[in-house]
Amino acid sequence: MSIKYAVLGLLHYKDMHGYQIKDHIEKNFGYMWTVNFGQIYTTLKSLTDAGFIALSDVISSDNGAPQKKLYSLTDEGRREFKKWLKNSPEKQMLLRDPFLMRFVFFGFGEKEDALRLIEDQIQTYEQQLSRRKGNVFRWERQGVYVNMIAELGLNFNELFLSWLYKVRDAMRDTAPGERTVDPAVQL
Amino acid sequence: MSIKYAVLGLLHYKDMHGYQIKDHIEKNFGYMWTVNFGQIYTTLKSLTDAGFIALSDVISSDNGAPQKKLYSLTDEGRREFKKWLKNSPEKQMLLRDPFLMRFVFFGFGEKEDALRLIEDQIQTYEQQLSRRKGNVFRWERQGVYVNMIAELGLNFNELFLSWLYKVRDAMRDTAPGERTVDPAVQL
DNA sequence: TCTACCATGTAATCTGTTACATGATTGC
DNA sequence: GCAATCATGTAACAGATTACATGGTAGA
Repeated sequence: MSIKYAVLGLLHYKDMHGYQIKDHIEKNFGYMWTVNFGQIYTTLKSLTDAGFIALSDVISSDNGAPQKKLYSLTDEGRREFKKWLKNSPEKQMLLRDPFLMRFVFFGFGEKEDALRLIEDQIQTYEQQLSRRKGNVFRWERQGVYVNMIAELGLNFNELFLSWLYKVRDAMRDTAPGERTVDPAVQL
Repeated sequence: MSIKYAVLGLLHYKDMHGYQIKDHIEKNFGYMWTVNFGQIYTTLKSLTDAGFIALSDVISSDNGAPQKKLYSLTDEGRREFKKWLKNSPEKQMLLRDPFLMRFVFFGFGEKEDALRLIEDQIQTYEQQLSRRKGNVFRWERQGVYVNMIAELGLNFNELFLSWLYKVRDAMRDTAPGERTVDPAVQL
């Protein structure tokens, strides 16, 4: 379970409640992990059962509104996290992308469809890039490591975009009927 | 299910058996998807049940060695794949990396541990890069799309490595006791 | 001889996702 | 008034991983 350590890590900064944790992961690490409520609340429960975190405060408002349940790290949780942090990562980087998955097989479909999907991707990543650039000031107030990783995200975004431009232009230049896949592929 | 379409896509090239499909995905798309036998054989079964693929041949050797069960695409499978191919991708790119996950939290651990993990990563990705460069000729015989994606993989590999070098050097330059994380982080 | 690789499959388990259920607050 | 966001939680399902079980072939 990876989200487990993300939660333990975040609680080093300050005590947080479930909604806040989800929000934070989404906004700051969204390109790495996706989280959903189902996962957050069950993880919070299992971490509590394991003794790694504990309910530190419950903030209730007078008018029946939902309570905020704040969790904090226990000493055991801090130890567990430290142990994990110095371990070598179990796996290599994995790039999961339903667009790229289609891309490899574009030769088996229509060129117009492929071009349309590429344009969509360009739009998406142009937006993301400008959003990220606008957030630079946010990152600057964070620690150096968080900062460095934000830079990597930005660089990667730029690399991917320029690759998309190149691919689009190369495809536009090929005549409509031209075969764009080698039928005698060696597998 | 994503692996489902990877299998349907690969069977466009030629009929293949389970082990072969796994091997191919691992070697060519390993940075995008991980597969394991459990998944391959159950996927093959469910695709057969759905009528998208069919057993086309069974190659058995005389001496009790395991048989190779070759599968081929059905017309329905081809239709299903075409439909999927022109659909917009459901999700955005996701970068899953247990190393980067640790990296964001390096400020809460020891600098020496962090440096060691970074060195390990550098080794790993230097090896991968030279392996990929050696494979360029392989890609060239493939279709243009497969070619383009191989280029993206190479570019990304280079970007990540130079980021790792930069990070390592920056960390070496900071004095041993120096705090490398802002304790008053804004979350 | 021993390791690595070829080859198929099942069962148990762990993770992750979607949908459901509930209700307050804030801004347009 | 309505949509978005804040807030917590459960149930069902889908997807992925690990371990187990079995046995042949090729090369160091």
